[in-house]
Amino acid sequence: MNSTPQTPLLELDDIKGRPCSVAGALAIIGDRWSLLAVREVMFGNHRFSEIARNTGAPRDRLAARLKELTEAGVLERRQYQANPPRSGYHLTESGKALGPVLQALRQWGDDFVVADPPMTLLHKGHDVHGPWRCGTCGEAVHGRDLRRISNVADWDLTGPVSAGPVSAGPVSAGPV
Amino acid sequence: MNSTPQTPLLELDDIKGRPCSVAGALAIIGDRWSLLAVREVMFGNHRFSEIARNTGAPRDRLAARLKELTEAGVLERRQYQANPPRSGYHLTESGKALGPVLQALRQWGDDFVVADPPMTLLHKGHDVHGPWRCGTCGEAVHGRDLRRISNVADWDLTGPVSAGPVSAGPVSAGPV
DNA sequence: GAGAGTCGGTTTGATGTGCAAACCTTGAGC
DNA sequence: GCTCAAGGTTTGCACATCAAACCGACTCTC
Repeated sequence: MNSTPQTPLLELDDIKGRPCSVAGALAIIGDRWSLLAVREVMFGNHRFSEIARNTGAPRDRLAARLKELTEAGVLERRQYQANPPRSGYHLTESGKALGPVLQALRQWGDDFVVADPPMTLLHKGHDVHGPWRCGTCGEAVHGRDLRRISNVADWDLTGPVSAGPVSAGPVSAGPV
Repeated sequence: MNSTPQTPLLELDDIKGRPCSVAGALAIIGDRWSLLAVREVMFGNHRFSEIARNTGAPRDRLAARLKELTEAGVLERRQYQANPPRSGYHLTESGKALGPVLQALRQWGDDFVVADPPMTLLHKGHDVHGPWRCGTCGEAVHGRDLRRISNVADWDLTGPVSAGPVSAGPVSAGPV
């Protein structure tokens, strides 16, 4: 969907444990408040006070997170008045691309955490809620149809491997 | 996809800020190590030591998280030997349903965090990587086709509302 | 049968992070 | 002047997190 960033935010070596883009993503947006802040900006709440009120985050933590997210290119600040200088936060392409992450979390929360969905997302009038669909073919994804292939030489699905050919390593069918 | 839990893990009142299943989901799996632990179990690494090695999590933190995830019904322990008693961790239905969350994070990480995807997921031989697709109709979701509807009386997309009819509140098209 | 290794944690003590509340600065409205 | 709003920053304290050592039950090797 999107191209690889020109300068990656993270090298694989920076990731402790398995080199994995899930871990990389969590290093950027995996704290307690970041995704909730992105959610609010996505809802059209661009101001610091709005984000603080709607997430419940402490103001100092929120200020730190918004700064980090801006530096990571997830959000950008836009000045909306000059005197006194006031800026709002807006989504970059990277931030907009967190929509599927928020929706996956929302669906899991609806299904396994809360009693009744507090919000409904409609796509062309119908609920987006449904099975995981393949980004290529659009069909519902079942675990038996999934295979995982490691692209790094020294890790396979079971963990670090001391040495071996680049394309080696077990390939698994998922439980999901 | 799944039915509402019999006894919800969380009441909406327990959620600080906006009552939202994203926040609910993050309250269960939104810490630094939980999703990485689930990832490892999904890869077939069921033992404490394997999960500790492959995530890089400190052992005490991991022990605490695995216990919480077990109590939340995301994982379950299964004894695989009696003497000394040894248990492995396995995914419940709830845990398996985190597949789309992990995949959404993986895709975002591939697109915006790391330089080259360290792992490829194949669905029937082709990459699952692709646009967000609607769970109902299977089409790619664009922001202009999305509407969000609050199902709670005292919050709309902008934030808390003092009073008003149940179905009121702005409805938005998303940026995503 | 003594010693080392495995496994799944728990304990320890130092360090870092998160929190609520108060405070600050610039300007607007009264 | 006084008060209020916005967008943070500072303060002081509590709690969470970390790396490393430790532990108990058992097996394996010599």
